Amino acid sequence: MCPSDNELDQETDENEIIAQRRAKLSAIRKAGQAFPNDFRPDSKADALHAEYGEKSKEELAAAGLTVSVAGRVVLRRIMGKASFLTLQDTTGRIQLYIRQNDLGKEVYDDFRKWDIGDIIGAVGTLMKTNKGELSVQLSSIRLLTKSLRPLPEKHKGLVDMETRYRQRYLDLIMSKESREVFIKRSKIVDRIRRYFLDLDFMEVETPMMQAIPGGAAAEPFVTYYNALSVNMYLRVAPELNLKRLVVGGFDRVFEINRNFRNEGMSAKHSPEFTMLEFYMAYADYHNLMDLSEDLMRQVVADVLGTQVFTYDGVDIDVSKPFQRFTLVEAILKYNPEISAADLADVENASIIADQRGVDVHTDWGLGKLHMEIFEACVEDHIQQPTFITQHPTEVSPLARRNDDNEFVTDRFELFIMGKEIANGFSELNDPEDQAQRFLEQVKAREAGDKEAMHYDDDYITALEYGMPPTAGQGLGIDRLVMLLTDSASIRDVVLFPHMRPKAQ
RNA sequence: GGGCCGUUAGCUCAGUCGGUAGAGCAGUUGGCUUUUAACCAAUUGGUCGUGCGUUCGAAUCGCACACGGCCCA
Repeated sequence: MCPSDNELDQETDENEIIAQRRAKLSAIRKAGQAFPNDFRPDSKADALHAEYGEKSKEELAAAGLTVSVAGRVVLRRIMGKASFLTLQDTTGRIQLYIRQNDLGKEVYDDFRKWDIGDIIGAVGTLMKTNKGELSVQLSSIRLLTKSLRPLPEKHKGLVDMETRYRQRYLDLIMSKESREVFIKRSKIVDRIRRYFLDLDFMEVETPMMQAIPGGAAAEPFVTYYNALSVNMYLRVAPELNLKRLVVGGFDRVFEINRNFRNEGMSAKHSPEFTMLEFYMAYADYHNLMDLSEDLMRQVVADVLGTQVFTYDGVDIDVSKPFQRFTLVEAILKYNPEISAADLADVENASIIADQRGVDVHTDWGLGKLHMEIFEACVEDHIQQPTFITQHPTEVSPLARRNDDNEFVTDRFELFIMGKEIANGFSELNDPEDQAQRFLEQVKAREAGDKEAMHYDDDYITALEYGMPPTAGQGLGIDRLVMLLTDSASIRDVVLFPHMRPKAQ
C-alpha cells in the first residue's frame, strides 16, 4: 500500500508540527524509498554497554570496532558541523556521534532535518567521548521510518494516565519503568510455564466461548454465534473443561489464558484477566499449598533475584514458611471481639456481618456469612503470604467436602498484601454430591443471583465416568505481576487496559 | 452507583480578586566539530474538555454532560 500524500491530509487533529513533518516526508518520498526495509542492525544498546562500557578511550580507538545499530532518536544535540544523537532500542540507549567530515556535507545537511522520534539505522566505530560516554562514531546513517507526530516532553515524559493507557505505545517509548513492568510480566509467565512443564504437566487450551459458563461465581459476557444460532458465553474460568481432561486421563494439565467476567473495573479487577489454572490427579489441597509456596519462591528468585521484595512500602518475604489459618481462625485472629460461638450461630453471624457493612441477604446461610465477614474484615489486613483454608461448602460448589466437617471444604486461598493471588482445592469428584451442589446453585440463580453457576449436565456425566482424586488451583497472573512490579493498579500491568470509548 | 480531584499549546505545567492567555520542552530560522536535560539569539503555535447559564465582560462563578484519577459501596 502506498497512498499518495494528498489523499492523507484530511486529518482533523493536524497541527503545525505534524504538517511540517508531513512536508519533510513528502520530500523524502520524492527522493526515493521513504520506508526502506533492508537495514539489519548487528548490535543492541545494552549489550554494547555491557561489553565495551568499561573499556578505555584508547583501547576502543585501538580496537576500531565497527557496529550497526537501529532505533528511535530520543535526544539530539546538533552543532554546526558535528552532532550527538541518543538512540533508543528495545534494550536501552546508546549515543551516536556524527561529523560532517565523516559523512559529507550533503548527508549531514539531510540528517539535520530529521526529527526526534524518527527511526534510524546507523553504522560506525565504537569510541569514548572526552567525558567517557560509550558512543558510535558514524560512517553512515539512514532514515528508516519518518515519525510524523512529536513525542511527549523529554524530561518528564508522558504523565497523563489516560493517555498512557489509551496510547500505550507512547508510554512504552517514554517510560523505561513501564517497559520493565511488561518485560517482567513476560519473564514471570515464562518461569511459571517452565515450572509446570518441569513437573510433567501438559499445557492445553480450552474454549474461550462456552455454551454453559462454569467454574466460578461470576457474571459472564454473552455473545451470539450465528452459525449455530445460539448464545455463547465468554468463559469465566476454564475449570470444568480442565477437569474433563483429567477424566480423560491427562493427569496433569495447565492452562495460562484469559478469563472474562462481566463486572466492575477497579485497581484489582479487570473484565478480562489472565489466569493460570492447573489440575493434578492423586494430590490434595495440602500438596497444592506446598507446591504454591515452592512456585512463588522460584518465580520471585528467578525474576527478581531475591526472596524479599517491596510492595507499597512493605517488605514481603517469600523465603519463610507461609502462614496457614482456617477461614474461621483468621476471622477470630483479626477480630478478637468476635467469639467462635457467635460465628456458629446464623443470627449472631448476620449481626456481625451487618455491623461490618455487609449487605446481608436473608437467604444466606452461615457459610456465606462467614465468607462475607472474612472479606469485610480480614482480607485487607493480610500482608505476608498466608493461606486461608477450609472455606464453607456453601460458597465452594466445586470443592471436595472436608472429611471431618462437611460444613467446610478442602480448599485454600493464598493472600499477599490484601490480594487474593490463588484459589485451590481438592476437587469434588463425587458426581452425586456435585449434582446436588449444582441444583443449589440453580436455586440461587432463580432467586436472582447472577453470579450463581449453571447446571452443567455434561460435566456431571464426565464425573460419572470417574475422575481420579484430584487437586486443582487457579492463580491470578495480573495480581502476581502487580506484586512483583510494585504496581498499584491492574491497569499498570495490562498492556491495553479497557477504557470507555471517547465520545465522537 | 456515591464522594473528592482533574481536563489550558504536541508534551509538562502556571494563570492572583471575573478584564479577552503564559513558561519550559518540542517545532521553525540563524550560530556553534566531544555534546549529553547541550548551549546562544530570534520566533511560530490556543474552540482554555463540551453545552447552557450569570455578567458590560468568563480559563476563572453556577448548572448539566463527557472522559480520567483516587477513595467508598
